[in-house]
This record gives sequence, C-alpha cells and structure tokens, in this order.
Amino acid sequence: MNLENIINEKNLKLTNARKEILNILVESNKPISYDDVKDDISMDKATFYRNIIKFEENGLISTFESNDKKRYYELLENKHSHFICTKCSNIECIHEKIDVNIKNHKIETIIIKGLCSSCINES
Amino acid sequence: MNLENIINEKNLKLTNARKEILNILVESNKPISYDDVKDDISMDKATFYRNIIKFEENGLISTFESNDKKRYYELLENKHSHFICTKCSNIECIHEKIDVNIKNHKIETIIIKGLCSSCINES
DNA sequence: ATCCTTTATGCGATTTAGTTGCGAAATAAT
DNA sequence: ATTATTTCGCAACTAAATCGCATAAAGGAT
Repeated sequence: MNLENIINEKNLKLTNARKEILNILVESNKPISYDDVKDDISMDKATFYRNIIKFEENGLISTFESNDKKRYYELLENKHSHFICTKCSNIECIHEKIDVNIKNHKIETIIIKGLCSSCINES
Repeated sequence: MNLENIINEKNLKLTNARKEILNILVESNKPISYDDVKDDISMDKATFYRNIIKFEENGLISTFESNDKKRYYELLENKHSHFICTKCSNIECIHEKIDVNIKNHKIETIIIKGLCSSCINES
C-alpha cells in the first residue's frame, strides 16, 4: 500500500505538499507537530494544516493535543496509545493493549499523562 | 476540609478571586474551562489563569487539554479518568479503574478519546 | 496536447486561548 | 497603623491554528 494508492482511494489529488507530509509521517516513529517539521517542508503552514485536516477527515491520520499547546499527528495504521510527560512534554508510544470497559463508546485513542522516567528521577 | 483550610495549608492568601474559583470547582461535577465560567466570575481572566496555575503548582487541581483547544480544570480529590468525544467535545468522567502497565512512569491522568454514545448513534 | 472544471496553494490578515508587564490594591504580619 | 509581600485589573502581547481570496496545479474530457 503506497502513498499514491492511499491518496487515490480517498479521491484526493496527489500534490507535492501531500507527498511531503505523508513521507514525513511514514518516516517518523513518533507523532509530529507542525513545529517539528516546519523547517523540513516547503509548503505554507496553511497548506500543511489544510492537508492535515483532509487526512484526518479521510481517516488517514489520528491527532491529539499535547500539553505544550500543540497538535500532534501520526498515521492511523497500527493504532496505539501515548504517554505524555507533563514536565518535559516528551511523547512516547505505548503499544501495550489497554483494557477499558465503557459501554456505548467508540474508543479511538488513549492518552496517559504523568512523569516519564527521566523526570521522575530528577524530582 | 473546607476551602480556607486548603488555602492556608498551601500558604496561599485567601482572596475573593480564589474563593470564587474554588467554589465553582467544588460545585461542578465536571472539569471546567475558563470559557465555561467566564460569565459567572467577577475577576479578570489574567487573575483566573494565574490562580489556576497556583492551584496546579500546589496540587489542588488537575488540568488537561481537550480537543476544542481549551484547558480544563478540576479538583484533584478522588482522581479519575476522562472520556472526550472527538465529535461533540463533551467530556465524561470515568470512575472505573484502568490498569496500565508501564514501568518507571508516574501516571497522573488518563484521557480516552473517541465517540460518545450520542455521536455513535448519529453517524 | 489543449481545454476546462475542480481542487489545492501561497500570502497576508485574523482568530482565540492563554500569558506578561506594570502600577494599584488587597492581604496579613509587625 | 505601617510595612513588606502577594495579588489584582487592565491593556498589550504571544503563538498555534484558521480564513479569504486570487493564483496555480491536478487530472479528466475533448
């Protein structure tokens, strides 16, 4: 399943901007924010955000807000949870399955906040 | 354990602004944002936010970011998790205990995102 | 290949939650 | 009451994200 197929399936046009963003998302093993990639992309920020919205609408990516006030994006393939450190704002992917028992709710993502191992040791 | 004792224990001065905010937090059975309460409080927003920061520093409240770009605040007594609907942005408190097995991390709060029961039925 | 309709892009202006600087006011200890 | 310290209100500011609009590019039709 390459990027062109993904894009075509969603009836989106394959533009350079979209190739760039998707390549970054594929390469990254972590959620990324606009700030993380702004120096590596050639498009305007409006284009970046508009494409992110398109990707989200089409179920290509998942997004969440961190406590550094930024939104983070990642490909939706192999879903997992995230740990956000409330002190250093670092984000870790949690691949362990977390059981939650809430009826009549569709769970999309789980975010755990707290202190990461580095920040525990410092305090 | 009334508000005055809480405040005094933390070496904070008991001002009208702080009484107002704490009263709202005690009365509310849900996390609140500044936007939720701005019409019910008499203080300036800078005062509200500064006091929220003080409360957080002193461990009186916990805070998290929702997907409506706002921060939400609630008293830290009886800790629990939250469900945020990614469609209607409604927040529910989850009192069920959620087991997560991550070593060397201090878990402060768990946020589950997805579709609430109303939004599932509409789609 | 060229035309044409649709969709995407770049730029600048705008929005909005939250923050900051500073002088004035309130708090509580002396 | 006087004083040192903390807090408050106001206005200006910050920064992530969004919007309007004219131009450009994509990709199907001819």
